[in-house]
Amino acid sequence: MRTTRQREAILRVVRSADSHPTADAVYDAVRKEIPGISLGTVYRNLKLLAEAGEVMAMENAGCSSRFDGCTEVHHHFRCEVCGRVFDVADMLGSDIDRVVEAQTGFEVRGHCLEFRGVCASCGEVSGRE
Amino acid sequence: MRTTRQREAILRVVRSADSHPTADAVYDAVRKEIPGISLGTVYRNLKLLAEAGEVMAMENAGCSSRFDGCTEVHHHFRCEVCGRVFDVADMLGSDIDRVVEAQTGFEVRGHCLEFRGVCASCGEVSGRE
DNA sequence: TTAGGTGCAAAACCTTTGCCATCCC
DNA sequence: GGGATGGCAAAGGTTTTGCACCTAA
Repeated sequence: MRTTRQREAILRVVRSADSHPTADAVYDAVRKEIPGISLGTVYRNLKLLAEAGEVMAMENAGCSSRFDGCTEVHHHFRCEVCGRVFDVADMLGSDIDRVVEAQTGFEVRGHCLEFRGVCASCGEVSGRE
Repeated sequence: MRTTRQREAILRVVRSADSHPTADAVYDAVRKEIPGISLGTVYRNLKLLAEAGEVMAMENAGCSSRFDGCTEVHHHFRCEVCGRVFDVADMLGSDIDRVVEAQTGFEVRGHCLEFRGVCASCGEVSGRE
């Protein structure tokens, strides 16, 4: 991966941001330094940097919202191969929310936990991934 | 909330789905029963049903992807009021992945955990929410 | 009767992509 | 020099919205 002025600036912005900026926020910040940069470049580089492990993409898991008929507390497992989502029984309870409240001082109302990996049928097919 | 043919069908589809359908998948399924239903109606109803607690929306947290300069394992806290995202130190380790592997038989590669609630500054302001 | 819901289509977003010029190595 | 990268603008996909008509209560 080549080093360009744009890429360096984008990386610097994301690294130094106290918040967790959206692509658009990164764009705004970088434009202060490189007014002519384009939004497309920001997207391209964020993607590349995330793939290279230089920054982390907070996953919206790459796809559109999904809905779940089960309103009980439970978690999800998303297959990275086929994209399907499976339910996983809760095993944390709300104790963990209290832990985070103590740690942050914020009012914690809940959490969601998503596992990712390869589901049984995709594991069989590829076998060696 | 009024009971309409469309709304009933949408609820039934989401409730009985084994998967976690996207809005579009719900649209497809409902159209088998009500060919004339519109995608807009599906979106509207999914949103209403989620607000009413009848179904669950798997959160993409209602906004665009965010990026994080910290590549260490950690979790997030999202303030439901201001939308800001804060880091939370990891307290689970990867043991939990092993638990889910045993439970599901799937290959678990990782997880992400997001807490939601009200952050300190928003809590101060409203005080009584 | 009438407030709320529907269908339709356009608009609003967010993100990706194609193309050509430009720049790093 | 040559391939990777950037700028620009158009396209793509998802979700929302305005409006006129319809329907459950």
